[in-house]
Amino acid sequence: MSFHYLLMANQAIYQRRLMELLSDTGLTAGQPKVLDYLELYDGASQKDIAAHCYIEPASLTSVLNGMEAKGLIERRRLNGNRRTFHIFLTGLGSEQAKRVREAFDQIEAETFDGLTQEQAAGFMKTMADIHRRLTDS
Amino acid sequence: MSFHYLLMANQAIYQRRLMELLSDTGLTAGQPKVLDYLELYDGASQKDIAAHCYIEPASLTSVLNGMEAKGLIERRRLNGNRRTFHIFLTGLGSEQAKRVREAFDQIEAETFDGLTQEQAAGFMKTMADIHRRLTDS
DNA sequence: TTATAATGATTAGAGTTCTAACAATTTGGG
DNA sequence: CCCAAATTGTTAGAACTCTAATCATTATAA
Repeated sequence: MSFHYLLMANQAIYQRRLMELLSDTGLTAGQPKVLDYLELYDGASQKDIAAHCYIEPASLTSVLNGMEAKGLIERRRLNGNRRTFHIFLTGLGSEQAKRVREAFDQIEAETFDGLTQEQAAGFMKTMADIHRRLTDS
Repeated sequence: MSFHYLLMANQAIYQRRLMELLSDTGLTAGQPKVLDYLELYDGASQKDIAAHCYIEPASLTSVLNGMEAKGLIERRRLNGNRRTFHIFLTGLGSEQAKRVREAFDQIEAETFDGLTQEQAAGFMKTMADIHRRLTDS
């Protein structure tokens, strides 16, 4: 099995399982990663969120519109800069972000179940190495 | 960095790089994996292709429509079974499939560049283990 | 043998994400 | 100071994928 196939397939399985675990929340496929990013970087600009979530800024606009309509986030202008929006989680958004994080943890556990501790740790380290090298160019 | 983030990010970077390498072919994002699958399993049914490429059968219909219109594949009925379509690569489709495979190999090389042989091999083995366990349930 | 269920594929329509063009704001050089 | 360029986000519209419903064919079983 090729690298390509394993990466694509494992990502697809992961995403399906994630939406299954979060089905009662009403979140759409693009929203969990934004919530998770905001839990760490509350107040981030849309540009930053888009870059770290690997979606286009134009796409993020519509994802955030949906999240704003559901009361998960607020857009605020800060410091007299009227070009940049800063995105903040609401109370409800924080709750949902915690649900997302629990789902992530659960799938990670399912994924690594059956692997040795060393195998799992080595795998994570290599994925991080790969990501670092692919991004710091 | 969480497992979720690394998987999502590496997959997104991979996909963008792939389409960059294949930009001159005119292939759309959903087509490379189908070409690659057919190179190994020429004559597969749409149901099989959809399952292995992790897309819905309804989505595959429109992907294949595009590929058929460009002359990359042919749909044929076999054995007097008039319900199942079997999909075959044309000559042009085979050429494109080879281009796809070359792009896969190139990205794999880029991805593993800077890793030791053992690290790369261990990584692939663990990804395969994970995939096996997540699918043979 | 015929009615019923299951299977493989398509269609219809909604929802997402993309690219390209645009609007508003900020920055920076002359 | 002022105008051109860069930055941030949105809009418009095309393309893609999904779910649900449907069509045609095949398998099952009374």
